[in-house]
Order: sequence, then C-alpha cells, then structure tokens
Amino acid sequence: MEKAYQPKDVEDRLYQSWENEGSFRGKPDAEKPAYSIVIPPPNVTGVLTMGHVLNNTIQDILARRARQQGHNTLWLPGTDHAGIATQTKVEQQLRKEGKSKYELGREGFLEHAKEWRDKHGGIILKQLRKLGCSCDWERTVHTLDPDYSQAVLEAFVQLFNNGYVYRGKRMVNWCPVSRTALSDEEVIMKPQNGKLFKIRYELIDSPGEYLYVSTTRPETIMGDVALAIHPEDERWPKLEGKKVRRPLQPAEIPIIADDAVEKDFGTGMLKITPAHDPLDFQIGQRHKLAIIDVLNEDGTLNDLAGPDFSGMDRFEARRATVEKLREQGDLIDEEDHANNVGFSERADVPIEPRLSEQWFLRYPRVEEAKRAVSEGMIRYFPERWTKTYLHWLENIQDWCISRQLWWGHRIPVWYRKGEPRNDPNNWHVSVEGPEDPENWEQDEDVLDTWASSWLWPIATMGWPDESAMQEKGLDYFYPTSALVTGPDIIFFWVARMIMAGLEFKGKPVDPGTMLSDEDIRKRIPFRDVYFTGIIRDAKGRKMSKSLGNSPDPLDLIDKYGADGLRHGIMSIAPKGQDIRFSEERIEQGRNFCNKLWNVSRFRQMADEQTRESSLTEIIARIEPAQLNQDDHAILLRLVQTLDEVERLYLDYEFNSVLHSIYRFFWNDLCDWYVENSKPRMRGGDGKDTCLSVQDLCLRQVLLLLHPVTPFITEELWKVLGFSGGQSIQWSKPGDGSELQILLRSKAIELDPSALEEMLAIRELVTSMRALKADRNLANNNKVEFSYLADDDKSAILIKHLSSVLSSVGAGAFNRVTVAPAGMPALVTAFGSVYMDLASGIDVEAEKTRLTKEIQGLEKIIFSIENKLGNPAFTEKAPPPVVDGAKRQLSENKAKKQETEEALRALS
RNA sequence: GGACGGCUAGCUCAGUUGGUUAGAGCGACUGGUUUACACCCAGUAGGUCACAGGUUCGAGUCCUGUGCCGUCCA
Repeated sequence: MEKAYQPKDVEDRLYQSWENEGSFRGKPDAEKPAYSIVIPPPNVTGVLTMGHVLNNTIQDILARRARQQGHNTLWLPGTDHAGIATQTKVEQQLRKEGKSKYELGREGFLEHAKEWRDKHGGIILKQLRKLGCSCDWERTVHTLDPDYSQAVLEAFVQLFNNGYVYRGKRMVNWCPVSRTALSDEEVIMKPQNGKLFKIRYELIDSPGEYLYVSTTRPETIMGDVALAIHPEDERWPKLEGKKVRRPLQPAEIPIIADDAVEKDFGTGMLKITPAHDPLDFQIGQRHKLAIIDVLNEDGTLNDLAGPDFSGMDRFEARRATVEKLREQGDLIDEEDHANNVGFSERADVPIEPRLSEQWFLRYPRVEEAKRAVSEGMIRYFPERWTKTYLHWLENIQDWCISRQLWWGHRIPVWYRKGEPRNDPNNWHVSVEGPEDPENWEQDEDVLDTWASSWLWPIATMGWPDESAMQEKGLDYFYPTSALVTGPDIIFFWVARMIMAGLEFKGKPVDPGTMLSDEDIRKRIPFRDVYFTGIIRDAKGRKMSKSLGNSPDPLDLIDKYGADGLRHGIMSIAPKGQDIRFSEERIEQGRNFCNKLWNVSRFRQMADEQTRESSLTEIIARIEPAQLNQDDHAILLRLVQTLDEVERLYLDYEFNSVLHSIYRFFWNDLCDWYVENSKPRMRGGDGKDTCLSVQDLCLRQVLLLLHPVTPFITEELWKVLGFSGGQSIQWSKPGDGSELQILLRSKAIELDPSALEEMLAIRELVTSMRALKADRNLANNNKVEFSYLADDDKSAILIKHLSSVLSSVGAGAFNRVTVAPAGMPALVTAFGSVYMDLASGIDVEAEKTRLTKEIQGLEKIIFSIENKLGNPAFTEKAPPPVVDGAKRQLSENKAKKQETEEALRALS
C-alpha cells in the first residue's frame, strides 16, 4: 500500500466500474423495498457550486445507504431548462455577435438556444459524477425533453378544463429588462434610499389654491387619473366633487374618497395612477377610473407621457419630471425617503407593476397540501420550516404562469384568427392543437419554468402516459422517499410539487372534493424533505459569482479528493443551519481519509496474508479465551457506535453521524486500541484474536462510512479482503444488537464493566504522560513509576501492565507498600502513582502543582458539601442524583487526602 | 411591522427529557521520526454559556423581557 492515500488512483477507476456494473440502476423489483430520490434539477447550462456539492452529497449519502440496507434504489437525475436565465444568457451571446433575437425570429432563436444548450449543457452532470454521485444516469431527464414537455402541456390542459387556469388583464410584476411578467416569488424586496417629492395640484374651481401630494414616482404623474383622500379625513367634505389640474400633461382629474388611502402618510392624499401601481389599480377599479399607461414594455416612456418625456428611460424621466415640476413651481419639497422596492430576481432591476393580459393559475389542492404537512404525512427536517410553508399557503395568491419568453413550453392555447382574444369562445385549449390550424394562431407566451418543474417527481417517471409510468415504475417508486433542497425554494418548488402531486397523481378528482388522508398519502410526491443550509464564505457572506468568493468544487476535488470534499462538507453541515465554509475543513476531510488508509496499512503490515473475510469468518477467528478487557471495551464501543449512527441517520443528523464515527474510529480505535495492540502484535497467543478484533472494527467502520466517502471505503473493502468479490455497496453495517447476537453465537459475551475500566486506565495513562511531559521527559522510555493501591486496584493494574508501560513510555510500574519520599506524585482512580527520577526534581515546582491541585479539590468538595447540606436538595432531587453527589464527595475527599500526603512526602 | 433562526474557548460548532468539575475540531504554545499515519503522535493553556429578570433544591438547557446578527413574509 502507498504511504499516503492517493484519491486520484482510485476515484475514476471505481466510478467507472460501478457504472459498468450498473450499480446505480433503479429498476422496479417487487421483491425488494423501494427507495427513491429525484434530484433538484440544476440549470442545464450551470456549473457545480458548493451548494450543489452539499445538496448532492446528502442525496448520495441517502441513496448509498439505502442500497446498503437492501433497498432497490433510484436516484433520478436531470436538468432544468431555466427559462429566463438561459434565454438571457443566449441573448447576451447574440448581442456580442451583433445580432438580436428579433432578427433571428422565434424559430431561429430557439434553434440557436438549443445549440447553445447542447454545447454548454450537461457539464454539471459530469461534475456530479466526479463527486461520486450514484445517479441512474440512464434515466436522465431534461424539462424540455419531448415526453416531459408533453406532460407539462397535459397538466396545463387538465387544469384549464377543471377551471383552475384563467386568462386576465391584471397587474403583474413586469421586468423591463427581460420584458416578461414574473410571479410574486420572483420579486425580491430591497430597501432603497430614494426621495419623497411633495407636489402641488391646483384646484380647478379655486385658482391659486392647491392640494399637496407626496410621491416617490413623479415620472408616472402623466398617468394620474385622480387624487384620493380618506373618507374620514376632515378635508373631504369640502373637496367632494371638485377637480384638480394634473401638473404634467395637464388635464382635469377628479378628487375621490377611498378607505385604502393612508391618512397619516405624507400629506394624506394619494395620486391615483392605475396603470402603475397595484393599489391604485384597485382603487381605480372601484371608482371606474380610466387607465393611462405611460410606459413601454422596456421601461421607457411612451407618447402618452407627452413630447417632453416620450422615449426617455424611466429613471431619466424621473429626473426630468422633477426638473419640469421645479420649473413650473409645482415641486414644493423633496426629502430623503427609505422604502422597499421590488427587484427582478434574475435581472436585478426594479420591477414595474404593469397591467397586462396573462395566464393565471388558482392553485389546486391547497387544503390537502396544508394537511399533508401539518399532519406529518410529509415530514420536514428541520421541522420549523412547516411553519413557513403553512403561512405561505394560508396567504396564497394566484400564480401568473405565462412568460413573455421563447425558451420554454409554449402555452397550448390557440386563438381564432382575427377575433378578440379576450373572449373564451375564440379559444382552443389542447395538447394537440386545433384540427384546422390555418384558422388559429397559438399564444406567443411560454410557461413559467416552475410550472414545468413542479411536475418533476411524476413527469420524470412517465406521467401521464400509462405505459411509460408502468415502465418507469411510478407506482413502485412514488411517493419518493426523500427530497433534499434549500429552503430558498420552499415556495417556488417544494410547495408547488406537493400540490401538483396531489392534483395529478392517480385518478382525477373533482375540484370540489377533498382528498381523503389515504389518498393524500398516495399522492404526495415525497415523504421526507431535508432542507440544507446555505453555504457562506468564512466571513459569513453568501457565495456568489460576483463576489468571487466561491471555490470551484472541482479544484477542491483535485486537491483533496472527492471523499475528502464530501467528508469535509458533511462534517460542518449542522442540520438546517447555514454553513461557514473554509478550506481547512476540507483538508480535515482528506486527513480523515488518510488516517483510514494508514490504519488499514498498519493492519496489512501486521499480517500480510490476504484472505477473504466475511463477518462470520472474522468472528470465527476470534478465540474467546484470548479476549482481554481492551477487546471487550472496543467491541462495546463498536456496538454503541453502530446503534448511535443508525439512529442519527434516521434523523438526518449527518454531522453527528460523522462525529460519532470519528470518535470511535480516531479516538477509541486508532489512539487507544491500535496503540495498545502493538505489544500484542509482537507475538504471543493473543495476536490472531487481536487482529480479528481489528478487522471487525475496521470492517464496520468502512460500512458506516461508505455513504459519505464511497471511494476509499470501496477500495479498502477490497484491499483488506472483506469483499468476497462483492462491492461494499451491497453490505449493511447492521446495528449493535445484531452484532452482539453474532458474537454470542461464538460464545462471546461482552463484559459491560470493561469499558469503564478502560476509561479509567486511559485517564491514568494520560496523567502519567502529563507528569513526564511536565519535566520534558515525554520521550524517555526508561522512567520508572510505582504505585500505592489496594489489592483490587493493584490486580487491575497488573492486568493492564504491559499496555500501560507501552502507552506511557515507561520502564517500570511497580507496586509499593509505603509511599516513597521526594517523588512527584499523582492521585488517580487507582491510588497514588509516583515517578522515580534518577536526577533530582524541582521540589518547589512540585509543591506548587500539588497545592494548586488541593485547592481545586477543595472548591469542588465545598460545593458538593453545600449541595448535600441543603435539605431541599436531598429531599427533592431523585435518589440517583443524591447518591451520585455523595459518591463524588467521598471520591474527591479521598483524592484530596492522598494529594496532601503526596505533598507531605515531598518535604 | 410579523414570523423563524443564531449568540457557548481566538475561530467553527456540539451540548438529548433541567442533575457530576460545560465538550470537540481547528488555531496557539511545549515536546516528539519508538515497526500505520508530520495529511501524524503526546502534552499544556484557553469559557461571567449575549444581557437582565423569573421558575426550581439545582438553569448553557425552561419562562418573560432586552440587545445584536441573519433569513423569510408584508
């Protein structure tokens, strides 16, 4: 074996062989239980980020563990066409070439976009392979695949037929850069420092008299159609029925009263611009006001804004209108003003509320979606996200699903040529299209990307085609076992998938009928949802391309190995908490792998003969009579660890899983057991048994670690001869009681007291080492120790003599019956221990140390005596706690007494 | 404004239903090439558990309030 683990030699080779053997294939098999996960489809043209590494490592852990447990496992991969994001990138590319999408036309553009996707797409899926992801690649799905597209359109038509989809002229969030409508979820509110302008409007009947209005958006004044005041405002009775003059594009506009006006904001008067504000739109509807839209779809002003401003960009127009108002004397005041402005998530520019014809979806199965989560049919990890989810569903708004893009699923609606589009009689809605296409024209818009990805769990498994569902095993793999994703898409994706599953899976149910709980259980898309944290940089900032603070995962794999990266990222990922990334953690992951490699190497060097060792074969080699306390202790810890890891995996406590394995492997096994086994390796009867115990421990550690670090564990599985020709993927670690049953069948009954005894011995060794280290004798193996102890304790020490000598690095450790004078001493659970020094010692330093020791003990004794002296404590506290305190008191008192004796012996 | 999360060693975080003297890794410091591993080993130092009240025999843990940081929703 190499001196250090070399991931590069191992990873590609093993991944190849797994793929060649079809290990990742998820084929329906009625004989076995199913386990399934669908990947959150990454953007097809994206590249791997640290977020993907975390997310997909977790999914891989779940999938690999399920395979070990004997489940027939499907991890279904794929990519998302990512409407706006991809179209924007393609358009940018075209601009660089001096072309525009309009020149190419729709067909030409799509051709171009597909080429671009095929060229840049799929990189991320290759990167996932590098990470070791065990996806069933033969089942890769892309949301624009023909079958998938069919499903998306079918869903639209079904929803339309059931009355969930409608077309309407509504206020939507408009992105002037992408020139499309957006859903509420795609708008990010950001606090902005703007200006609040106070503007006067002259009363028509009383020239020279003015009303004052505060606004942040003077560029929309030309679209004003009224001024509004609260009906309970004392000024209202005097103003009823009067009119004012609009100061730009002058016109007479009425004064109206409406409850929606905030009396206390600004001047208490509101300018009403129905085309450019959702609230104004509502007020306008109530008062049957006209709508004057002064903006073009790209955010420039149109002719209705008047010749002074027509053609200007909206921000330029803001400055220009303010100037004009100032010149006219209509600008009264201008002050700084902080407010929240909605930004387009994708283009990062302020959105415009804009009136336009769009398709909307009234969500189906909202009540059942709430119930599925609130009743625990779907479990959230961490549980607190249920609250966020339910709150969103309580306040759910209809979803604008049409997008003014070309890249996506074109809406399957046709309009009769030459007839008004707003009349449903002129609509044709179907997947196939009308029989006389020459008389119809199709809607130009495409569906929101999320209106395709919300079908992901069912459409990737063949829905709605019966034979495809059969072939892909929808009924076998669905509901999927777990979903792993970020909480940032809980509304975008998770909630919507739940509703889609409830609506589409199984036989259609009338919209008015509630699904039964039994139905809900069958229709939900997943049972458990694990929400990851967000990966931040060392300073706590979100990782982003613009900050350049995100490392390239492939560089990290190159440096530390895929296993090192996976181990590192998982060991720092607390459940649902954000994660501060630092490369040192990944280094630790690599170091862990190297340790695993080296202890295996040590095992190989001790006994190079290679033999295949199944679990039963290893146990068969153990000679029960040869087992010492050390063996018992490590096997007890193994039993504990197997149980602990089993339980932690069920709770998705990944970092605790690793911590638990780490403690067993590094501290118990490497630092103590393997070290103590070195003297036994030199010969004697216990050698084979000791090696078998090592094998047993190593074998189970590899099994426990395999989901996290698949490559090195598979490699060592073979090197150490555990495989029997079979991949580690198909063996399960089992729990503690299973192991104990196997051991009992060989008449091995673990002694529960062994563990406590070993812990005491470890403490003894540690303090003896410290005594040496204090005097710079850490490397002197000839130092002699003696101890003063009763017969029972002495018997234990004699039992452990050789391992104590070797782990302390001591020449002797003999029992004495009288405390030797003038030697540094330790008071331990085994009595007093003395270190013999040929040369003199620093008596004063020794005295100081022991005095400090005594003072510490006195403090402890004082506090326990206080506690026990309190009758309330002895009466109310449970007896085990009181007994514990008493025992503690006597132990500490004895220790104090011995320490005092040691101090006296020095002088 | 509302909801949720966080605040424990220099850093990153554990800390189960309240119960011994609050833990780990990294970093710091000291020493080390003894037949796995310097990607390592041994040892040492380092904490007013954000703050203020309360409940309790007993609070890092439960309750109330405050502060700061973060996320989501309006």
